Amino acid sequence: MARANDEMAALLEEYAALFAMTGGDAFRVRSYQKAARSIAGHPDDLRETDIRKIPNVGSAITGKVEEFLRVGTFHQLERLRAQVPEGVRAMTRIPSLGPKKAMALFEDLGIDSPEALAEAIRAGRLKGLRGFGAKTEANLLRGIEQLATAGGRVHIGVAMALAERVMADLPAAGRIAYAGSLRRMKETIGDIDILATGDSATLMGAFTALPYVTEVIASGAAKTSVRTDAGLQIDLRVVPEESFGAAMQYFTGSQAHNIRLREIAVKQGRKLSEYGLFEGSAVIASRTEEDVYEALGLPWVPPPLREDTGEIEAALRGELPVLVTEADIRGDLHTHTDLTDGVASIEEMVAAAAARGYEYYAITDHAPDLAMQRMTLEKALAQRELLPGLEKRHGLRLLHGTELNIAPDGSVDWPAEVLAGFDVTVASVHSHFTQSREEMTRRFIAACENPHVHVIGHPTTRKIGKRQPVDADWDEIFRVCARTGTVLEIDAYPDRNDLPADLVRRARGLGVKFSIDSDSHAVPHLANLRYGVGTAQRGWLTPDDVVNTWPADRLLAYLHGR
DNA sequence: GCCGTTTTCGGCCCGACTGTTTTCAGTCG
Repeated sequence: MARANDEMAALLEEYAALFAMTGGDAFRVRSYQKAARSIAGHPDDLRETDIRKIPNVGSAITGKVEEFLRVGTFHQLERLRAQVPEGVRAMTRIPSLGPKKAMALFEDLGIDSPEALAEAIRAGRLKGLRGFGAKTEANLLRGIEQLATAGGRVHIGVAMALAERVMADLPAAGRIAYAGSLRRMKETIGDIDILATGDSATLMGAFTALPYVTEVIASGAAKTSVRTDAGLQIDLRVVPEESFGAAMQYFTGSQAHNIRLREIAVKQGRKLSEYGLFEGSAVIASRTEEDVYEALGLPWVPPPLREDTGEIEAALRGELPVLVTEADIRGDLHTHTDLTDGVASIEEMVAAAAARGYEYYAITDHAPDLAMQRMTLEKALAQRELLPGLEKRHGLRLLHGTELNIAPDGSVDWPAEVLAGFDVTVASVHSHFTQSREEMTRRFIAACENPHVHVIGHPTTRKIGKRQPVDADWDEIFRVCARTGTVLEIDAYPDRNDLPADLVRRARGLGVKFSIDSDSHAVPHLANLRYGVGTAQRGWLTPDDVVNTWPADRLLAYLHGR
């Protein structure tokens, strides 16, 4: 059965939004949001835990959870759902239109969807409505159009490339860095935050003049927001050199993490803002992030952990994990060549891997069951013959592997005696994505129990923005992985980022090991590994959790000793 | 609604920018 936590958290988030729209107390809104985060991040299923022990869940929300566990919803939510049409909530996704204005439009004019709002503006029906002038109307129309076309978030690969391009294109004066969800390595990014020091007029002028900037949304001396031709919003903030650390801390977020830090500051009789930690008007810390955290009594918290899902408590106890880094990775366990669907030769791929400093590198071309790849045992064995020569020329250890196809019944290509000849096998789902939850779960478990399957590749098979993850009982699969020693892959290709970070953290809690692989089909793809490392960090993984940080001998002994 | 080394009641993070405003509300992050 699916974990009840995520569904309950989503209902509480929805309730918080509806509660705010209907004029509910802002502090209670925050309580619902905090409880939603606590429940989503709680390791145990709601059905099997003492609900009252979950932080930020008191007696009232416990009642809502219990009702949800009985009937799948709670009556307070249903009452508000009946009061606020779905389309009115959708209106709050229009930039600059929040709960107050959306409800005013609904109550005064009966406008109940973004489309109805656009019609009303064009028909002049908003004239005279308090708070809606000509500029607001124009902004709303543009926002509605953009909502319909751009659709919001992009995967981290797109956002990182744009952020690095902007930073390179701005006049280099002082410091410049990206913050926000990009620095936290979230898998999708809604907008890009860039911080810089130096002359504001010069920086802002150059920023708004960038050739790919199509619209200036807001501009002041401290902050300028633009939209690019790709539809992505970028905020540039010019901050004083002496408060760069406090600004980085603040603009990296997450908002929930920052609120916790500010609460700690308030308890110390201080005030934390993007300009520093203050005691009265005296600055206690501001120059570096480390200074700010230290002054609050905390070790520096790595950005991927800053989600208020337990990192503050871990930091206070001195128990923050020592996260895996890209430098810890000794080799890549999932890569392709032009023998199947890659575009580079084995020689080019191995040379690039050696240039990255890898100690070992696995070539894992597709196996025969993906018929369009035209793979045969003869081709695979011929490829294996090339490895000793390549090892000598490039000075790294090569592992001969294959990416197997997990059939609907959980079986894979090739009989056991052939599979036994590979150093490493990655088994992945490539088709039949719509099997029932029970069938899909059985399919993965069968693959995990195959002693010749070492790694499960891109486990959920999702493609961000294109394909939903398959439906399976992941906790059950994770337990089987832990029991059989089957490794779960974090596929670093940025439109996959699969396993996702929340599942990584759950699997780690159940004792699973991981590999972080690029799934490269070309030389530049090898560099995507950093996105997989980011996802691993968001899942709280240490080097010991990640098998491809291990020396080759330990890795191979583990894979073949299962 | 939640929470507690000043509190079981009275607090609950902070600032920038916009637009419609003669001093501020709403939105955003």
